[in-house]
Amino acid sequence: MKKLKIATWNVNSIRIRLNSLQKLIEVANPDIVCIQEVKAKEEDFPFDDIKKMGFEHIALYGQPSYNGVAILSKIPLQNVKKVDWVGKSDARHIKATVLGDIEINCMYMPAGGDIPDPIENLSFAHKLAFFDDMSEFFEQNFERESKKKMIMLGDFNVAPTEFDVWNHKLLLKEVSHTPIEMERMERLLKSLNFVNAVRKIYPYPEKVYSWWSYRNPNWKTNDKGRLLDHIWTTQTLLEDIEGIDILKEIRACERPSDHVPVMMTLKV
DNA sequence: ATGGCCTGTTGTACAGGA
Repeated sequence: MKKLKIATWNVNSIRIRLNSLQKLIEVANPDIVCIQEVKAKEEDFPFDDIKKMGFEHIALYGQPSYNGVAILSKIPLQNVKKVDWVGKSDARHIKATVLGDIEINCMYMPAGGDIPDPIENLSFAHKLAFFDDMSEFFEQNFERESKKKMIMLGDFNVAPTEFDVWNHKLLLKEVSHTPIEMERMERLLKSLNFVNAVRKIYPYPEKVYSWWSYRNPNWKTNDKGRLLDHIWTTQTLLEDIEGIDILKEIRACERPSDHVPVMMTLKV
């Protein structure tokens, strides 16, 4: 029995997070790291540095300044595909297959701006449309995909339950925790009957977070966090989910990302 | 309580993050 350790991490710029990536390798030694908010175009991506860290196989959907996703892997990646939703080519989804039949989908969902109103705020409308577009796709392909080994992970930019935020009542009107976003998230989860792997290991009502704002220097003691980064699998993989690690120590690195890596150990 | 910070940009203020 072998084990595959696969992490998701919003790095908020890969070029200034190489020391944090090295730290992640030291403390958790993942086989695959799916990163979001790469914030670099292909020619600026630090391929050499990352390959030297042991990730010889890299799938990148990059663009300047914003967004950008990549899969960093110690094992070969097959069928690499950049995927677009709602007609935008904005570097939010890349997928690849590992070990012959496990499809990994690295996602960076739209953040949605400040105002939780799709009429007043086009970014929020885009966020809702993005979730709907994905849900419709999976709903239409459910029969075909149901036996597929699929991992869907990334920065979903939604904290979907009261146990995924430090203060449910206060945040109900804040983008990432509004009821309309929770509904969209639930529809996507149901679209392929995904397993919430993090919550398999840390069941409700335990509070679990993966993001702490830069604006609170006392993030550790105040612990005003949100769980925005998620790992889902199809039901076929349910019994193979062995563990989840929330690598909170990475938030204490020098020049940290505001998100920490979330890692799943999978029996393969 | 509506501030507080971080990153990239043919930059030096602004957009976007959440």
